[in-house]
Amino acid sequence: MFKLIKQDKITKARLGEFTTNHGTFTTPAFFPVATQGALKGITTKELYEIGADGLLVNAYHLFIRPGIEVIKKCGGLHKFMNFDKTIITDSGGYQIFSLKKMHKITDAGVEFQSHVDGKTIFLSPQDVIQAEIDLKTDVAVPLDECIKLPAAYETAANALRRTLEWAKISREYFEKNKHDGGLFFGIIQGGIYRDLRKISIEGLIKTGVDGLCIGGLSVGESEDLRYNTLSFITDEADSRYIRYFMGYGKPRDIIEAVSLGADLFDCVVPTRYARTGSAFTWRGELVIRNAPCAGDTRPLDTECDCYTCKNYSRAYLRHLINVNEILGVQLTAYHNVFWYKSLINKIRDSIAQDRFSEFKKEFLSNYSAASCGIIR
RNA sequence: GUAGGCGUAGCUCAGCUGGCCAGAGCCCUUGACUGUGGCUCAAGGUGUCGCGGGUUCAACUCCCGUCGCCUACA
Repeated sequence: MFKLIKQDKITKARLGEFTTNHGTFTTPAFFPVATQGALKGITTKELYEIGADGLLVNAYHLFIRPGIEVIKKCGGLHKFMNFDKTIITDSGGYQIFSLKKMHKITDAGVEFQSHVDGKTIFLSPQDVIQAEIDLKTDVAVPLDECIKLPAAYETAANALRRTLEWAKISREYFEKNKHDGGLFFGIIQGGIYRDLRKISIEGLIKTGVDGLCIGGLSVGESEDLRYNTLSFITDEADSRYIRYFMGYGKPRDIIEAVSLGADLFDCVVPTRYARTGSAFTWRGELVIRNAPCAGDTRPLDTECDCYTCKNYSRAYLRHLINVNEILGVQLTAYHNVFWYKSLINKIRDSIAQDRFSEFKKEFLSNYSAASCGIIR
């Protein structure tokens, strides 16, 4: 459950606490994405070291492989993957969106081809919730319909209607069948249309949810529209609910969204960027595979205290990545996840100390996108 | 020694019977990646076409010579 601790006076940033079956964490918070039940390249031990508050796992992927039964037999997701902090399970709504060539969506649910073996599978909103209950997730996220932007009003309205309808069905089913202490979030849709977003929020709250997911953003719209929409949503949403901006974002994005009142984030970026050879630093994004790193003896980030930065040079990491050694991905992923946690810590501290605006300004002036070799 | 083949971008090669600015893949360089299919996508660079002659309006493409490498037979 969410507890609002402090509201920033200048921006809409806020400090809070959220409690689940697996502990309490402070917000703003960032959950790395462990789609298939593993944060790519990082062990649980390392996650504890970093101080990760939780993970986002994808029920759809686990449903396909290894199958929910296997995990149930192993005592639930936490035991299965040996992680005893908060786990949020995403439903697969986004996969329907991003793997769109192979699905058919109706009010009853989704029919799609497995991305693994091509088998036709049908999932109703109840099926998804049952899977999440079987996983013993801390927070269940229901099936939704995410559309790409720009979208016509009618298109956004239809997706919203279906998402809200599914939320109601899912919530009812969840209440009847849930495990002890399980929480349920609802997803706000509605594209960039304010009246639709409003209907979405009011509908979810009426349905009864433990938190609000902000969905359907960062799917093709401009930054201006994105933040206008986000700001409208956080104005409309009751401050007693945690606001979870799904699938977002890069460092600057998170700071901007925090200042507009978002509390929780998940994003693949720290681990995906590690796999494609980029590291986050207080000076910007360092593309490790770029030539200037070849003879660079400095750590990824000269101001970072992580294991990777304390022990390895850019030159070595570039070598590992260029010759495809998995260690390169592991060390870089560790750094990126650690760095994201540091960013979150700084955001929290600055809100607590009434200097979030200053921190934001300072961060943005130091953080430049791209330009590998120039990062000092 | 004889016969045949090959020599075109850093690498592996494509360029038919001569004719628009000599190409591809890889590598390399630089971008992009936001509820993750260990990727993918976009843009970019590189060549005295082994060397020297000749034929022709025109040669990477034909002819002669030369150098280097490979294979087969002796």
